[in-house]
Amino acid sequence: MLKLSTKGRYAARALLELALRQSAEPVLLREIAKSQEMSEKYLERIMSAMVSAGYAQSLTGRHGGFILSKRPSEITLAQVLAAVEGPVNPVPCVGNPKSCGRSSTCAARDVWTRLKESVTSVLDSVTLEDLVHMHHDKQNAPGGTMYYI
Amino acid sequence: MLKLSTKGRYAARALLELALRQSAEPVLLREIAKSQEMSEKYLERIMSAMVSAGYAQSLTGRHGGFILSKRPSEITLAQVLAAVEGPVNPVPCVGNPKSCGRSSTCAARDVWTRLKESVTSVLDSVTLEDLVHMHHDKQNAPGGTMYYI
DNA sequence: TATATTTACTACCAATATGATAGGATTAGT
DNA sequence: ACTAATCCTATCATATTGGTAGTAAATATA
Repeated sequence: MLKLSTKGRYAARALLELALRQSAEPVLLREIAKSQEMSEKYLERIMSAMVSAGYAQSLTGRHGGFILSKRPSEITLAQVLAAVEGPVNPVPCVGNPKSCGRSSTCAARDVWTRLKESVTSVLDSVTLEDLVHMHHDKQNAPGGTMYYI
Repeated sequence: MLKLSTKGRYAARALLELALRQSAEPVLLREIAKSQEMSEKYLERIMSAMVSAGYAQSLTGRHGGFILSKRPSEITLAQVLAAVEGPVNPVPCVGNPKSCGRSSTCAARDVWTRLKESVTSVLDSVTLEDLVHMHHDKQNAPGGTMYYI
């Protein structure tokens, strides 16, 4: 239950890839796809969403590719995921009380609200910069549990 | 993103209904469906899952219906949801590291793990008894924000 | 025992979301 | 002009979701 689609996962990993190579040349779609083991065509659509949302910039033509359009510390995981999967909404009535006539008296709804807040606080708290740090830590000390708490 | 299906929502509300009427006669499927505004046939399948999972008991024939098979304080929301929607797993690799060859070095995976833990802690902490209390509070003081924190 | 009431079980169906793929149009460096 | 890239639109197979239909089995009551 409460699954994230591959779209969100791929978007997160693709932008992490860009963040890792931040200072260098634009990164080819093909390279991101290869390094992250995704279909090029599928990733193309995801990157297009990243560009529209303002987190990545595309350079067409020769020596083109993608770069981040903000600093990694300024892009949160919540933003990236929302760009391809929409806002966090475990149930419709949390974002839109009118979607269910029972909203005002429904005890379950209060729990769904708490759930949303809990999820949001986790995703809001992680930036691409954090992911980069976590990645480097993992390279140096694979199996380290520092971030598992 | 991270949506709960109606199956989970309906299951939660149906069991809350049983918890609210706990001391009385078995509750008819028809009555739960009517009171909670769900399709009878759809709810039938959900209740069947509740019986299989051991949270409700069914009585067939005349004066039949459904009752809780445990005390409301012994049934958590996490359990009810898991019975119809499976375990909390935002991404496959959190429950099963082998589902992705990158698991051991993937920074994103650490975040998905945190996300799962966060969700689980919310859902594990709410029992049907809590929902009953919340329901009564809402009846007495509609609009109260006590549980929103 | 006959009957009415109620859940149990099996199969089916329509709509939507998901995870892709194909192919041409457009942009820009050389 | 040529070539290496992204951009855009359409298409498609599969799975999930939400729901329906019909029959079988169980049981209280007359």
